[in-house]
Amino acid sequence: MLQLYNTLTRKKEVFKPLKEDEVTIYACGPTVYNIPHIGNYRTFLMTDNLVRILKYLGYSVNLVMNITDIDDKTIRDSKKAGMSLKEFTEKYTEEFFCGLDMLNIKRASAYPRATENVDGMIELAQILMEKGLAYEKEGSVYYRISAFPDYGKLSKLNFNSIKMGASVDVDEYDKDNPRDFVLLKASTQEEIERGIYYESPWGKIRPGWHTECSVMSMNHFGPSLDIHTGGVDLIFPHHENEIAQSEGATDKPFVRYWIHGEHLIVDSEKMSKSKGNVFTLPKLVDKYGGEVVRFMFMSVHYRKKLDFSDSFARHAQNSYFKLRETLENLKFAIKSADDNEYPSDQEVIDLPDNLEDDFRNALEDDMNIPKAIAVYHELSRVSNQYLEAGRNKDVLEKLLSLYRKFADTLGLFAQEGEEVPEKIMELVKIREQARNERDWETADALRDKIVQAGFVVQDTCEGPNVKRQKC
RNA sequence: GGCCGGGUGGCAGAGCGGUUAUGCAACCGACUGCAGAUCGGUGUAGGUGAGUUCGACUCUCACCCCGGCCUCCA
Repeated sequence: MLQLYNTLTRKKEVFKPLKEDEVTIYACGPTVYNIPHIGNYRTFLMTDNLVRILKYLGYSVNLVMNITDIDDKTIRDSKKAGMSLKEFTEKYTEEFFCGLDMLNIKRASAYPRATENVDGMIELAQILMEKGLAYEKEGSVYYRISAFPDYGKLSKLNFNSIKMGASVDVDEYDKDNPRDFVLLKASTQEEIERGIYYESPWGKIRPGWHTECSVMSMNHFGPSLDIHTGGVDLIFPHHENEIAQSEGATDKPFVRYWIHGEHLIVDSEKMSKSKGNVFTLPKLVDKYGGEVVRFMFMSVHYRKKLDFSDSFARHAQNSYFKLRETLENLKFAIKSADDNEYPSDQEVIDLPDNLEDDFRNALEDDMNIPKAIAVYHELSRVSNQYLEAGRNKDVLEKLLSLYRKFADTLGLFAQEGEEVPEKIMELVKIREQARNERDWETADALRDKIVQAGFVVQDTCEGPNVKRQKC
């Protein structure tokens, strides 16, 4: 039974999808105005893990993630770059997808763009206007939060305590209430000159940020969906506003489970340009490898802050290598497996089932991946223990099959099965000969050569185990 | 001020009212031509003060400390 922590109730709840067998998820995606930093990717990875876990538990999943390709920053920075908005955002959309691949994140079923959904946003504004939940002022359309009694239910912020009239008047000429947010923003002269505008009943506009998510999720899933994900900083105001827009328009519950990922910080500090500690993914992936970064991110529960540092990364890397090494060892051993019986067969044969129970229980407990990884390490140890003495084919296959299942569920060890080149195998063969002749000098020289070619050779009683070098 | 988190061994990070988390690092041992991989073992914990209990890291209360959100932000 999967339990998820729902921000709406601030409790772990048993997860039950609307439709028996298909889970609908909407994930807040990137604003494509620069290369996403590693914190962004931590959140995207959280959603990927959620999808993988749901699939592991037997659900089919329909994930939609938006691409925000029009907002203040994209407009501002495209100009700075001397590019059209479209050119500019396409470039960074590509960057975004590259990053997903580096982390082995599965593609969503759709990535709707804000600019492709402006009609829907205008329609939504009209509906809200008709219902008295929105108003026009100076060519912009605003949401009237005072007309939506549930406003604040997600963020638990209390807006009644704001004294109307006292602290409110800063931009009164602009909005009725400073907390009111913009649905459609009147185009500026500059935007019009650059062709970045849309015609609406209220004149030339461009969409406000919050509006796109309501429209796109309802386009794909109708008024209600199962899960909506994003980073904690989106709880307010973004997701609060989505609720106001969607539920205000449809009078139906919008999202059933709100899942929010905690932030990644660096050396105990928030990432910020002024501190110069903003890391981008390609940089990290170069240094540690994509799967290591993925593994590192997964080694902290999604609702806890992840304090990134070099030593943290190195520890994660070692831990990752250990798991990968065991997989290699299993694969190697299975080549020489037999049908003989070994003393520990009976003892080992049932362990995988128990470990899988532990693994599933961990994941079902609000996606406790750190715990699941601990179970994975147990499987690793059990496997290695068996390899010390046993070679029974059935036992080894059972261990290996569970090992791969864990790997797939966690999105690890995806690029398996790289064949060792013929040339390297030649060297290994010659080295074996030298070793048989106890010619250690030649053997060691050959080993150095193999290492220089990027491979490692480990001598075992079943013969040499050749593998690609770590990282 | 309001709302929410959190404080576990050298580091990272889990579960649990009483029995080893797990990994990394360290140390010892085994295996090995050497190496690698691996196995076995060892040590180091639970912010502070009370309370509940036969027994609390785990429950209750108070306090201290740290962080986040309340403005754009994954």
